[in-house]
Amino acid sequence: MKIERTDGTNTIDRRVARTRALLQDALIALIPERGYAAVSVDDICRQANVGRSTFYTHYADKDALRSATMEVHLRSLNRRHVSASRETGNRLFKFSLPMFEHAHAFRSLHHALLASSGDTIHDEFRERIRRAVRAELAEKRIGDTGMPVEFAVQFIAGAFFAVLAWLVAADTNLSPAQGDELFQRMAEKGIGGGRGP
Amino acid sequence: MKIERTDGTNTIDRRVARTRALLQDALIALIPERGYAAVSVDDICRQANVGRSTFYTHYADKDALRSATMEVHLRSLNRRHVSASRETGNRLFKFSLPMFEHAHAFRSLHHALLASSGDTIHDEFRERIRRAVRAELAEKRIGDTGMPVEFAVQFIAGAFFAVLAWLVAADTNLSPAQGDELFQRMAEKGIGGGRGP
DNA sequence: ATCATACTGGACACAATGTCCAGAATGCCG
DNA sequence: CGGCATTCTGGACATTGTGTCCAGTATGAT
Repeated sequence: MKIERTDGTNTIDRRVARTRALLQDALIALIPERGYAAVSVDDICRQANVGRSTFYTHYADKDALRSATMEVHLRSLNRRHVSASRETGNRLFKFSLPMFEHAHAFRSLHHALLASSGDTIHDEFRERIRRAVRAELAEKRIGDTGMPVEFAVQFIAGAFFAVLAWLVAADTNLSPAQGDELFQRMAEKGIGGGRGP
Repeated sequence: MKIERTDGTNTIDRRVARTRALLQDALIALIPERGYAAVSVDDICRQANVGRSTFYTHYADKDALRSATMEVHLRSLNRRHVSASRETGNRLFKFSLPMFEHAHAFRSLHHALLASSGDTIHDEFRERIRRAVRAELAEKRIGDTGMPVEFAVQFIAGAFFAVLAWLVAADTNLSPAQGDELFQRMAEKGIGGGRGP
């Protein structure tokens, strides 16, 4: 696998590099078709033209392959992040723009990694929340402020889901009413909104 | 399964009701231990003391059981929603408080349904985003406004992830920069923030 | 008490996982 | 170039889970 060169440099055998790249590409190619859960190791190997036993000499299982693939691409994102982070003005969050850019540049990759998990529990629940948000935002003529309605829907619904999951999982002593109050405040006024009305 | 009574009423056989309840409870009991993905139909049946063949006379597969379980409990949530929706003042979102309350009342249920999907792709990625948000919020002394920092982190990170996934999946013609601009605006000023600074 | 209906447990075919091996192929390096 | 270490291969194997089917038994409805 690793080769000790005479000059001390470590390199990876071409065959290894080739095989791993093939497997990673195959995974990314297959996810959009059937979803991550429905892709079998065998599918990946056939798509990659790699023997199944070879797969297991590189990755313990499908999840390991996915992890490694993520890792590789997050590394490339980090490089961007660093090189771009100079010219950030006084925006609130510095991490977001590089990520938006990376996502745009590697559209299909991100699509494969982010799109519906195959985990239908969440997807169903999220969709319900989005509907509720959409219904309420529709009356409020958000569009007039130049904010695309669907953008706001995704933003609010995503925030709500995350907060709900956190409140249920973590052991805060926030009451439901307090949780809602905080949620309403953030949704209405954002980070910049001071205390109370 | 359904029984046609002499008076025309439809009821469900007690045995059916019992079995389904047992299976649903079993699923909910097992998810926190190993995660949804790692629970097998056999596990559910053993936990519920129900024959495996019986399982398949009620549900096509594990997902069907999960769906039905969700359905039952979302129905109970809707009942609350309706009965509580009278006294809502002029808050921004009406759907949220009932949900927070329901989640609190059925803590373990929601925990089982919402907690980490077993879908490690998302969980890893989300955690990275949370770290980024946490780092940036730490400098900003959000806590001084009475907003718990971790609450804000969950809110912003959840919103960001949702918006990113949406931008990648849907075919909007928003540029990364525009997406970021909208995100920054919502994060900073919320729904109430008019156009521009 | 009768009888329609639901539950049971075991058998079956099938698909996917992960391990192992002996032989063929291929890149590394002297 | 040529020897050699390493990797790739394909097939066999045990194991686990899935979904279907059936004949026999239990149980709730009326």
